[in-house]
Amino acid sequence: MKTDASYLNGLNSAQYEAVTYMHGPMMIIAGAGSGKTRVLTVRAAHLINQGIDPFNILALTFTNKAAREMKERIARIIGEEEAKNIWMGTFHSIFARILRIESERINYPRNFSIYDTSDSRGLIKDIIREMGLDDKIYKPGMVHNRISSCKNNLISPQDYANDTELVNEDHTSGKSRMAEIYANYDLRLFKAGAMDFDDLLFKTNVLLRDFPDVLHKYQHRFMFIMVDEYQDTNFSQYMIIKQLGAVHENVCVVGDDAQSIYAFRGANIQNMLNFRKDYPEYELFKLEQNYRSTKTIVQAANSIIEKNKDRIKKDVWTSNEEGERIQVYRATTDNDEGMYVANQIFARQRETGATLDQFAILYRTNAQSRAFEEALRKLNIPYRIYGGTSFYQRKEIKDLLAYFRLAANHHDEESLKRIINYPARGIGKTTLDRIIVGAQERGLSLWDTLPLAGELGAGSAASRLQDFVMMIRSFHAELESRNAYDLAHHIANSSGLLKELYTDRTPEGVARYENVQELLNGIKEFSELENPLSPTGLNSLSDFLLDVALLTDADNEDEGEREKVSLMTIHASKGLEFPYVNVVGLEENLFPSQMALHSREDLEEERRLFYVALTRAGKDVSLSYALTRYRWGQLTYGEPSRFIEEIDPRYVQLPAPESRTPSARPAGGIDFRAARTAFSGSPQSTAADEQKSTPAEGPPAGFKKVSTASPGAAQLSGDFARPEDIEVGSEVMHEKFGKGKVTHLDGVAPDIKAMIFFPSSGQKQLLLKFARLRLL
DNA sequence: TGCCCGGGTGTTTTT
DNA sequence: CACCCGGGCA
Repeated sequence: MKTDASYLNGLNSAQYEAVTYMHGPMMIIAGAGSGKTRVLTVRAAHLINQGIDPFNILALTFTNKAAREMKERIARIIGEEEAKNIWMGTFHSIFARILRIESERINYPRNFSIYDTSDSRGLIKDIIREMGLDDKIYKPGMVHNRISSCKNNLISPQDYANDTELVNEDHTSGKSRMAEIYANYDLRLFKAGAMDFDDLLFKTNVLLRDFPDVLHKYQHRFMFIMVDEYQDTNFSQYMIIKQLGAVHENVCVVGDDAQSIYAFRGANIQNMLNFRKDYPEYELFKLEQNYRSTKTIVQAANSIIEKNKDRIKKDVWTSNEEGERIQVYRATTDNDEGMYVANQIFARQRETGATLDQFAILYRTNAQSRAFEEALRKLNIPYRIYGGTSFYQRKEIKDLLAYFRLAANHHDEESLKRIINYPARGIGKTTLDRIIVGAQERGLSLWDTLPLAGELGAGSAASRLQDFVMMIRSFHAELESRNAYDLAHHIANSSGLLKELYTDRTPEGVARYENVQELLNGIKEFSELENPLSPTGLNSLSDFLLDVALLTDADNEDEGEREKVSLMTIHASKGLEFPYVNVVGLEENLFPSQMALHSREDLEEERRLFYVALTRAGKDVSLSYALTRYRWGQLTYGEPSRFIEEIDPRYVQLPAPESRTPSARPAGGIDFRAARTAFSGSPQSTAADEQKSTPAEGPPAGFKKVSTASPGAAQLSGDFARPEDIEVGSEVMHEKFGKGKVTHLDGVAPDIKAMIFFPSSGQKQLLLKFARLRLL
């Protein structure tokens, strides 16, 4: 033993057993909040302390962020020098790295491109068009999903075409050319030297399957394998682990079947059951003591998950305090729900002195965030939204990355199409179309077709095309040798992209410019990290590309983002914890989603999702639902989610009955039909009832229920400023954008337009007669 | 070639 | 409602 083993102190006995069991296959079933991360990190540290070389440890996590945090924690135990050598990351990032090393085996360029979802969809769309098919029948998104699930189940295009069941399915659904699309898509990816997300796993399987020496090499390198969130692995990932672990069988998987929430993208709880079959001698460990939540939360969550048939039995318990009952709030509208939650957070923060980063609002779909954003903004409560459009999905970022990608891999078709005429350089649609057709006819990549412009009838663009080619080649020449930041900056400049953005002086344009600067700063940081595999010893720009393709929003934890309320989907909250959690939108057809009502399996996944939501919380969970909500622009009526009733009543505080016709209310349940008629028939009585049902704590002072009136009705219209009262310099308040200042006025009455700067959302141009502003 | 407008369409969840 | 796409026009 190299150092003292004090890190083992403070583990409970189940944790201790799991940490110190070193050899042989093992599965850790870890209940929510049971110290799973701690077990994993201490176990890794323990292995190293017992003399295992960190290079021989492979640890696969669900997100890059989880990997980073785990590495930091291991470093704290055994020191950074050792910790940094562990192979730790997501399946995608680890195997992208290995595929890069082994690329020539599968005839891919070393700097293969990684297509993100929108690249994949774009390519599929092109293929559908080229095949003369109707993209209303073959919707690119759906086609992509189907292909994706094939790849995750290791079904190649050939397998697909030979699979009568799949082919028949397509036939009955009127999509008989699906197999062909898949084959074309795969071929085009290959020609472009590109892999999509699923390929990173698929091709790894191919590599390990077809090249025994490669398999052998990695089997011996990864003597110890750990897999986190095992319940969310798909078949393709399962097969990778199975192959890599076959020699040493030191495979440690950690998961919780109750938290499996990614079946929709191919995750398979069956992997946990298969584990027993593959390794009959495996050792099972169960972590059942929850350290995170109150008894109420733990027991409420247990009472929910018991309703599922597919589950591995376990008994999660806690010695924490009892805690408060779970409050359920019935909101009249989605906006009312937003205000209620924002006010509750405001009040609670005052009462408890908790900081804002201890609060989270969790919802089923991203589209629900709006009402909460508005309400929080009204109360000046800072918040942060996870998910949504990621930084890396922004146009200006994708544009610059496309230059990098094309420099690294000239055959990257999606990148080439994106930037060949951006900034505008006189290579128009006609020219590009001719090139695309020419490439198709000759079976060449777009890049290889560019010099043939003359024979394709695009001769007039020939010299501009040549300039473009020369430029990209010059970038390529410096890819590995030049400092990543310098080169990135050089590309941003000489491509004309920075200049293009700089000339746009609108606030949006300025923001885009700043985003690009931010990306460049990120590259600077990255370029200062050591990388032994790179010729310069530091990370190159192509290393950056490999990394950036697999980054998500969640990985961008800015340090300045503390002290904000977190808003995210329940999926995004996996693995996180917050003392105070609001789970919102608990309505039938929303949560559970209407897509999930058709089968028991789907419904059970929704229930697990609810289980995940509840168990994120430490001190308190509050639930809410709205009687009416705008969905795709239309007012819809909702009923309370069945999940509310499924919680053992001992742990919940339901809202007071709302209806004045108690006879209509079935015992024990929450009746909704009465509420609906009351709401739509008689707004007055609803308002009265609504006050009655306000929870005991009551809203904090200053809380005005502005949104209880029937939606769409003009509210407080007398309060709005008249256009003639607004002048340059006026401070105004806008319903949506918050506080702002008028910077210009334009036009003549009654069509006066005002430029207003809103600190929260930037510069906006508004027509005063419509803008419903308040003067401050 | 680029902008503006109208229509159509879409909501699960994401590495 | 909000976004995206395509068509038409300057």
